[in-house]
Formats: sequence, structure tokens, C-alpha cells
Amino acid sequence: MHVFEVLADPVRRRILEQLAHGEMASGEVVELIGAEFGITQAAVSQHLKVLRESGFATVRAEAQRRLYSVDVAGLRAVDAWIGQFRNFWEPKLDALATEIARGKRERRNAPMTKRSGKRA
Amino acid sequence: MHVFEVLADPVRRRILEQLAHGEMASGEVVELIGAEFGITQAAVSQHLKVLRESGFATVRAEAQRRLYSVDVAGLRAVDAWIGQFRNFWEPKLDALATEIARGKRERRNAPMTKRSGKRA
DNA sequence: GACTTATATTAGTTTGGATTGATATTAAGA
DNA sequence: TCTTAATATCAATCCAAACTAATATAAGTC
Repeated sequence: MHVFEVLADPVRRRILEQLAHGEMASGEVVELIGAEFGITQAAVSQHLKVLRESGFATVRAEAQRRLYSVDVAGLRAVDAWIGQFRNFWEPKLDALATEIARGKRERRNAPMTKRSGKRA
Repeated sequence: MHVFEVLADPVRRRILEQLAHGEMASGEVVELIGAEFGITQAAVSQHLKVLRESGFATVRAEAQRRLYSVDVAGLRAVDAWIGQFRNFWEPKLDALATEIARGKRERRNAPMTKRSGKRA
């Protein structure tokens, strides 16, 4: 399932927002989300499965409990796609922000050749 | 229609990627996307409608043509939601990057009161 | 082992959105 | 005005995904 399809569902978005506050057991999610959306345990469990399988959440077992937390993989993928367009609304910061975000790896030790003025 | 539902469709995502290269007439989009996905003019037109109405594209008329371009409103909304989680994968850059991205508006002239050390 | 608690899975039903074919709208050109 | 071109809209069909009820699995407790 594509990352954007995953986030297209309001229940899944809400679950992620909750997980952002920290690890939660499946049961806690069921209680919260179930009440908020009026859906059953089965439904919530299925949403958690989708989040797992699409890289938005990870699980660890503790006895019978399953503790869920945010997995950044999915979120990064979304951010990467949006990144294609970021220069549309952040044109000024672009040069500087990129420089900083990328850790200045590139330019750092570029010996300044004749054609290093501008690349496309 | 919610922003994530809009981007959940592969056809709409592809249309946006094309628009990112610059303004396109509806007919051009139909030709390109229609060929790529094997769908009709009606289908493409309806996708364009969704993109319009959800703030991902704008149109201007020129004779019978409708020229579409990227509207950042929708993309910003997506970026804002993802922003909730950005500190999950950019913890180090957080302070500095935020400072720069926000234009240092906040701190700049904050007179440093007693309780300005940390806010929850 | 029987029972309970926590969670996942399965099968079947329902529903919203994507698509098509047909038609409407709008502007230009003869 | 009649015709062609470009695009949008409508009604009907179809399908995938969300949901429920029921059941399965697995780990604690008595």
C-alpha cells in the first residue's frame, strides 16, 4: 500500500498522532481511537497492521501486549515526495537551508575549479 | 476531500509532478497522463477538478484552453502535518534548522523573561 | 488444565471514489 | 450561423478498502 494511501485514512492519521506522544499498547490505541471513531477492536487492529506493513509503525512484544511506536520510514518517504515541490514555497531559504541540512558535505572541499560557478 | 486522500491517487500525484515542470493545458495533461495510465479525457478532467478544489492546482483560461499550474496550498498542508513528526528524524538539526526556517522572528526580540527557558 | 486477557486474523458485507460513455459548455474559425 | 476544438459535467458501473462479527492465537493466572 502506497504511503499516501496509508495516510488517506483519518483513523490511521490519528493513531500516528497519538504514537507521536510515545509508545502505546494496542489496547490503549483501541480504547482511544475506538471511542473517538466508534469502531471495533478488529478495525483498529487492522489499521495497526497497515501502519506496520507500510513503515509507519513498529511493534515490540511485552507478554501479551504489543507496544507500538512511530517508525520514521514511511514519514520520510512522504517528506521526500513533498520535497520535489518544496522550492515552490521556500525559494529563498533553498540555497542556505539545503547547505545546512546536507551538512555542507558537497562544497566543503571542492577545490574551486574554473567551471564550479554554477551547475544547471 | 482531505489532502492525503487527494495524493492517495497515483494519477493525481503524476499530474502534479508534471505540473511541477511548468504550466500545462488540460489537453496536454490528458495526452500525457491518458497515455500513461490508459484513462479517458473525462477521467483526467475529473482528477484536475479534484486538484483544483483541494488547493493543489490553479487554472487560468486562455481562449478555450485551461492552463493548470501547481498551487502550493495543498502541498503546504501536507508538509505541515508531516512537520508534527519531523523531529523524529531530524533531531539534531531541529534547533538550528527551525531557527533559520522560521526566520528567527520569535527569539529575535524576546526580552528573556524568567520563564523563557523551556516551554513543555 | 481451565480460564482470562490481549491481540490478530478471517470471511463476508457495505460504501466511496475512479472510471466510462454520453452530453453540455464555451470559444474560435469559416 | 454552422462547425470544429477544448474542456467540463453527468449518470451509471465497478472495485478496493473499511468495517463487523466471529474465531484463532498466545501468554499470563488460578
